[in-house]
Amino acid sequence: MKKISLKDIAKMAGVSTSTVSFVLNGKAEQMRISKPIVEKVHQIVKKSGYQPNRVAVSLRTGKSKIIGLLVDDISNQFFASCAKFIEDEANEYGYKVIFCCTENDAHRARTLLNILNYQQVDGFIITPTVKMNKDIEQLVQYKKPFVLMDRYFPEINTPYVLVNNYSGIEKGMTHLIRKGYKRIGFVTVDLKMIQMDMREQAYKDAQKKEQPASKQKLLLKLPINCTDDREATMQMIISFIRDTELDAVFFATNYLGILGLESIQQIGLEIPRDIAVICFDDNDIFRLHTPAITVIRQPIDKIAKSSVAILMDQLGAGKHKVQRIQVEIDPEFVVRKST
Amino acid sequence: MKKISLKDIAKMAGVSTSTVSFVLNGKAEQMRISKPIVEKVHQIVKKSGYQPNRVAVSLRTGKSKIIGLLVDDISNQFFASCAKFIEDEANEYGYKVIFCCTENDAHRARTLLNILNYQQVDGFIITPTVKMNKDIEQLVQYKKPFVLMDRYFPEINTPYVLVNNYSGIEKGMTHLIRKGYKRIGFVTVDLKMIQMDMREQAYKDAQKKEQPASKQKLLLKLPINCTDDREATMQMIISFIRDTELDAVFFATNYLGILGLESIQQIGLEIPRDIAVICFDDNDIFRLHTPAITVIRQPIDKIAKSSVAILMDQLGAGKHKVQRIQVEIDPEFVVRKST
DNA sequence: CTGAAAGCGCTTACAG
DNA sequence: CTGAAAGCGCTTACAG
Repeated sequence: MKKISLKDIAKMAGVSTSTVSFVLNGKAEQMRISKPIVEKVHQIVKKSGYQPNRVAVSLRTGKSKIIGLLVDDISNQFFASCAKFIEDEANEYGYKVIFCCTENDAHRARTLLNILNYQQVDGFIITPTVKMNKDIEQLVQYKKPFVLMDRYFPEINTPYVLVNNYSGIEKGMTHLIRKGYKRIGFVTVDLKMIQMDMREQAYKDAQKKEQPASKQKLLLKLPINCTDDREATMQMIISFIRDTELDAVFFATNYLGILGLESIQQIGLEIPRDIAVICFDDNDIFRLHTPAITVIRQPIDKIAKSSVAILMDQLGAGKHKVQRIQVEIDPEFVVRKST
Repeated sequence: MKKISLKDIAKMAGVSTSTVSFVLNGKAEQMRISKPIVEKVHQIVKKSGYQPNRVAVSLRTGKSKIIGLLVDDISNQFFASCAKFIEDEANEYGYKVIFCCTENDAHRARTLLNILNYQQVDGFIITPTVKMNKDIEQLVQYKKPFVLMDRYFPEINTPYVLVNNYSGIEKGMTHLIRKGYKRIGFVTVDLKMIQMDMREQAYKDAQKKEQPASKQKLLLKLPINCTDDREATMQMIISFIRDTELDAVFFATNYLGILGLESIQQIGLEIPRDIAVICFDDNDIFRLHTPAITVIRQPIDKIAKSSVAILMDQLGAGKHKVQRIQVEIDPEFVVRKST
């Protein structure tokens, strides 16, 4: 597959390479290249199927038209969906996407960032891991275009896109309370990331408002490594539901929601009380189960598209001049099944 | 972030750029560069954090160290898992991964292939769509390195990696028959791709062997666009199970399995018979349900790693000299829950 | 043992 | 209106 070069086209058209380049880059008018020549060049390019070598263009212009996507784990449903929308949207702007999985490991994230940065990536969309502050600060310092997604560091002034976690939980709580539930538990994980803190705070505030006198803590905060031992975590959830005699449980993440449903199913026969579940994000599993379920779905498409838009704005490729804003997105409120 | 160049390093070390280049590319010995100089260069490189500009290297060498991954849809759990393992494995070889979603649309696939090919991608890992034969043939013709994954075209001689679909279904059928099921239905989709044909054939062969006299067709072949209307498809599955009075159902894909479980749950009260389900691939949902279930899990890690290995072999970057073989992988046989 | 030089395929001031 | 030339940052024959 001998590739055709700009030079070849120029030779075929009987003009210089600069002329061809100008025509191809839409600068024909600006450079006052004659109509006949422009047409001739276009015709030859079309017939030959010529496409400029992006690598050469990159080297010359310093722009690769590639963005780097750093997520925890692409095989996680949430990130997989994000990736799909991001790729789709980036394509619209003529960008390609290289992805990497950080495994929520700051050290690994740094290595990946470094490799991609020093190479050919124009900008980043990043789901930051815990302890990644230093690296994010460095990106800011070096003025590298990037946008944080789903999480952020309140102490660093960066562009980011996230859902309004607080209001999501708040709405969910209001919904549960209206349905008449009295003892609403909350299961979360001690991730020490701002988005989890917000969710927890929203739950606590709603609880306080509703049942100011309530003494018993109805909150289960699982250890950060709870994903390592599925069975053990399920046991903790089961004990929690039993011991606290809940009539509804609110799971703070998708993963916990799935574990929770399994747990609830396991003890379903013993505890006949009605149980409602609310989770961030959506999943096939939420369609299949006995207790009532309410799902707060994150609008992944919006998160992804907004992230791309913000990044493109920084790259100066934005179609509409988007402000470098901090986008807030309200979670949709989806009731899946009602009692 | 002013980047350091080879030239800068050369200046700092007081040698020529060629010397630095040779040292960095491990050709110091071959070029008989003196020990002290080698060390000095290494030291300066380390101290300055210099990394060669990959774009320039690409232009010069014609190798980008990027591979293109074409899948139907990255947000699909199967492909998302593949992507993760592929990225991980590619990293091991020093490659990065650009991914694209074909949406199972041959036209879109061609465009993507063309863009990536004409640009900077060294090779491809492709989950081919229907009607993609022409494009694959072209890749072969142009000697572009690539490997097909999960599917292939029997009429084109290409490297590929797939699971042994026939044997997977065969084993599943044997398992069901041993459990005592008599009327085993099979739900598949009319995708017109070889991997689906193999699964169907395996089912038919097993049926014939077991119940040669059986008259009634226990096979449901859903239209190719069945993913468009979830509800309608579920109705078809429900009718099928009712009308044929099955005591077990075999779902040919993960997606169908999920739909199937929901359908079965819907009619669970009316049909008290025990129902066994076998699906390719795994999913959270398979842990949550009433009927007995058997899961045949595709070893995604092996599929992904083998694909990368085969591609790397073609790219000449293989660590161990892997033959350009056609890898066959037996599906694992996982019994999840027993009656 | 080491350096000067060509060239990968483009873009873009600069000169006419 | 168009062309010759420099240069992006590397690698690698080639000359010494």
